[in-house]
Amino acid sequence: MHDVHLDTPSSKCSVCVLGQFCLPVGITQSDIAQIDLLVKERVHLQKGQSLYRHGDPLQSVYSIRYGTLKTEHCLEDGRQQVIGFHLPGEILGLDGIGNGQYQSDAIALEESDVCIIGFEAFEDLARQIPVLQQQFHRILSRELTQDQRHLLSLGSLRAEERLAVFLLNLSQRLAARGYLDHEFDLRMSRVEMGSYLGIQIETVSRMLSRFAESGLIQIKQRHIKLIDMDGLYELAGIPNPERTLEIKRL
Amino acid sequence: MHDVHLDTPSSKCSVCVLGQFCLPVGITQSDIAQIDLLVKERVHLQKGQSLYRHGDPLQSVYSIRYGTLKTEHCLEDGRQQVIGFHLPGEILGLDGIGNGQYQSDAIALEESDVCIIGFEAFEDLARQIPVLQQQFHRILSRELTQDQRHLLSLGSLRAEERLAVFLLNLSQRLAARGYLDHEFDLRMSRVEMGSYLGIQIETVSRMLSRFAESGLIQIKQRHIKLIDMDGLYELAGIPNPERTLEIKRL
DNA sequence: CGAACAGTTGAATTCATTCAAATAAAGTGG
DNA sequence: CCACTTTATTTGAATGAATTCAACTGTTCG
Repeated sequence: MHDVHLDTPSSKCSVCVLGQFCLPVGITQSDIAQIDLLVKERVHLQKGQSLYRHGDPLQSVYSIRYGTLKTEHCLEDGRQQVIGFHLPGEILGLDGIGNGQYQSDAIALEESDVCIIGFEAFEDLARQIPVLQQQFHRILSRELTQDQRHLLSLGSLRAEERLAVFLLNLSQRLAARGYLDHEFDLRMSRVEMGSYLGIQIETVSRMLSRFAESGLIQIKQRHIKLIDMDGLYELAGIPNPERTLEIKRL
Repeated sequence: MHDVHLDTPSSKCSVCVLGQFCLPVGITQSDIAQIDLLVKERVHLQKGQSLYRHGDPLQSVYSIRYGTLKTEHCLEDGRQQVIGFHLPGEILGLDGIGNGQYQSDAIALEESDVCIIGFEAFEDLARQIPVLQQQFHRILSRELTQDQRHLLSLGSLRAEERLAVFLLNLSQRLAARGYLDHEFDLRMSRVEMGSYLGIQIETVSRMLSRFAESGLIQIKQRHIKLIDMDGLYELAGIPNPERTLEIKRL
């Protein structure tokens, strides 16, 4: 079913450097031991390999430990669209809970490590550890909010604005994980960016060139530097959160 | 906080005609009694009144008993977009779980009745009734899938296709609730439709006129008849599920 | 009845797409 | 390691779908 290679966990969730994403805070030692037991195995994915495909029966949800994945939905007529890009600490496979089958394909954009969380056992444990249940609900709900922001972008913004929003969102998420946030490698192709943003790759390319020309960014292949954050935030139509402190000081 | 009018429940969830949506199947009598206790009150909304606003602290989620509501998100710069239209049996307010504040506005499109479900008590009860917890997770997950389909529509379809998909989706949801599904009243304005579909109202109007001209629909104000279902499904790029049986027979 | 609002239709404009071609990078096999 | 194919990306020019601007019609409501 999966074109993947299974590992047994070499290190536990309780020592996972990404624990702040995977696990709720304020949980006891014995709780953690139980949660560790949930993650029976881990998968190592090569670039292009799929974690699951739409229609596969839901057995697990997944937590990204290292790497980047995309999820995409497809239409009956063969057209398909990238719905999300996923970074370490994010949970995948949640769209399979609704009717027991994943509704999307999840594909690695680079070599990645993913923890497998048996869903039935997880639901059982969540019942016993209230804070885990709450955290799970929060994760599902935030996922909703994410998608709704994406809807707003596709429905109301011009290509240029969508791209700016996308770059800034990516930057913020990298920052939250302790990665460099003003200079990084785009793990997705222009085709995948365009698909995610609802625009053609030629437009993606043109907009990136335009951003570079205006001094907002520097881009060389998939390596990007965000130069003028204020300019980007202005383009995206949102206030620059990095300046929150300064604003409050005024 | 809410510009609403509170009622005490005159009839219980256990006798709610919409129970198949509100409540999981396969639940015991005593479970039902407990669930009844969750719904402490009900709100009656006039057209245009809001059930909650973004930023309001989450205390409850809501189940629509009668009527239609829209949810919308807004951008910092004032632009806003309709994210969803909601029919009886659907749960609202789920986007507030993530960080304790609703992320959207929910506004009645017509006179509506909504059940208030205290969220904390609900989470507690869900822990005690596994099937209720499971049902809740399914609802959240389906919500995700819904939004992702919407994303696909905004990102990959032309205006005409989006409108066809929208009309068919509405029709299916009405059918699932036992309403007339080939002839009904649109509860939303052209502006709201356009906002939801990511197109201008002039385009909505033009496309509707075009559909009528081609004999796909009949429309007079907000009253619509779907005439040529096959044609609409073809436009939407999806197979007509009403013909599933016939296809299987071939 | 008249004002305000909602919806339709036409014409001009624009943003993004499509088509086409060039360039750059990555992979392949000798 | 190099020539060569394949894939990814960029850029230009022509086209097109949807928007914007504008005018008009139909509804609703005080």
